[in-house]
Amino acid sequence: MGIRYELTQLLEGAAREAQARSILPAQALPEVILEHPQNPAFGDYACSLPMKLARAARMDPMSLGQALAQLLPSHEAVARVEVAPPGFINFTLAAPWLALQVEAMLKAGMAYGDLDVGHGERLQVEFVSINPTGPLHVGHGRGAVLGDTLARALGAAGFQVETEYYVNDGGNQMEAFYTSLYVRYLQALGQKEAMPDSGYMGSYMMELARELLAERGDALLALPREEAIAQAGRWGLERVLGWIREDLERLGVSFDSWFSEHSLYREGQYERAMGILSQGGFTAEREGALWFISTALGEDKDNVLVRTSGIPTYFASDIAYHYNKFLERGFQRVIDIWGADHQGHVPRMKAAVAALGVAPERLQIILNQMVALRRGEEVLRVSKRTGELITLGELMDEVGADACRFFYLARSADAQMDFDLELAKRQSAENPVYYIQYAHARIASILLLAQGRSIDYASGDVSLLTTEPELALLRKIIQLPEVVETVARTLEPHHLAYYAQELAMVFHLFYRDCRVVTQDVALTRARLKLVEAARLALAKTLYLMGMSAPDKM
RNA sequence: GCCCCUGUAGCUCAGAGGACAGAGCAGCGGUUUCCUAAACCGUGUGCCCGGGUUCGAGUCCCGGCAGGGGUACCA
Repeated sequence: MGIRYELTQLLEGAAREAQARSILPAQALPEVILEHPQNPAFGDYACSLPMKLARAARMDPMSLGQALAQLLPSHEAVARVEVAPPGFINFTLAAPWLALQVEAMLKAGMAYGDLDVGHGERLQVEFVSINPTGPLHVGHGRGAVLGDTLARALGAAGFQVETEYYVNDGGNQMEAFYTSLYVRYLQALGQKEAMPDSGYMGSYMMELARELLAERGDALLALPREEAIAQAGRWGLERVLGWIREDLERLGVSFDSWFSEHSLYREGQYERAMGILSQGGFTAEREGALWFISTALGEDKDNVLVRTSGIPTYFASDIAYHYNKFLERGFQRVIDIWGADHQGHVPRMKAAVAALGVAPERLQIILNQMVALRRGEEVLRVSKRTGELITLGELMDEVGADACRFFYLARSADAQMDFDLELAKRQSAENPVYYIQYAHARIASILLLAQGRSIDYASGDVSLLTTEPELALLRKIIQLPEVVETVARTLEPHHLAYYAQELAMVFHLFYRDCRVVTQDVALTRARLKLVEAARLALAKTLYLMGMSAPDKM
């Protein structure tokens, strides 16, 4: 579970013991938090608990720290516990214990870093879920990487994770897409037909129409307009979903399921969800439409469920969809990842979930801020309707899938992001992606050399690992479980990107200072074990980020 | 107008209320008889402004300013 967790438990125990001995007042303890001090002189972990307790205990933080430190049982991992002004308890890890961790890492293999904080809780991560009206663009890539990485990290943290893409195969947007395709098809046949105002103007629509023409000839002309649009639409939907699937695959993103909006109506989930809402008194008919009375749940305004036209809104579908997630499929927790342009939808969705009788905390919605695209000084518009767009596929052509993932991942979801294509290309030789992967390739190269010389290091004695560069590498490796825990707790996968850089850095420093394969057979074997552990940690981190771990570069 | 996100080094961004605020890129200068130089070393007057809470604020609260997004019987 990681040494930080163990030390946290010990400190909590000491604090409770202090309460039992009336050193501390018997009141709720603040959460015990261990952090990594910036200054290495303060050890590996620091805790500011004494300062937080000082007032209530009517003691000065230093003596309180001393008292707690004395109640702390000894632990093989801890070489030193120091109380430092103005009231920190600092822990320094023992070098022999650190060295010994190598054995545990090798034993765990790629499972190193896995935790059980999730206790097998079933949760769903739903992301991307864009209307299949066109290819994925650069903004969608961000949500894709965010969701996929989060799902991987939550899986590593011991949750039972299912990923899902919600296919909006109904609704106005799709109708506009179907009609647009049909009109382009007619135009391709030489007919003078105008695109609808709400039509999709991108040039890919014309390509689609030409493909449709090539496949079906003029067969659709013989059909009534509505039927022709429906047939063109079904065909176009499948084609576009195919594009989306291919791009995501290239990005290393796959889904456990693709869920059809349409099925909600086919299989009665829509009716059942609406039934619960009306039974709960959360619906009302007004002005010919059916409304969800969000104001009864503290919202600013009510929202339309069924238009006067009788067609349900996207919101109504989404309620049925979440009814399905929570009440039919029984997910204990659902994480939705949406673009920031959906933020207005968040409070009413939470209200709707509450109206369904589900605690709204079980729905967690992550908004990723917009990606603004630039090519140097030139700002590029990202709009499917007007056509001028940079697709995710083009981005991957330019910078590569690994670099895409890393760049997306290195920013927290709530920071707006400028993706400068020129910069991403220009940096591609000297960017952090290669820095990290190069560390992995260097290790692979060392292991290959050892293999070539038939060095069997299985019996290597890790207690020979005592120098600072070796220990620094170990200290960083043992942080991997902490990073997984952090990502799972905060739902912020960007911590992985920073950890990967730090891990690569300590390895490169180790590499500079410590030659692995030397005449000293015993030390060589020990260091080979260490290097193998470092490879595992790097490979696992790269895996969690969905990036490749090359043996050669 | 109201709501949400953001404002940290020249640029892109990290930063569990803690001890001296970090990294990458860009710039300048250096390192290779040795497991990959896609590496390493050196070089930095920076938390948007004003109040407040706290032993302690880049972090929390209030008020500004700036950028982005939302505010539909669109999704």
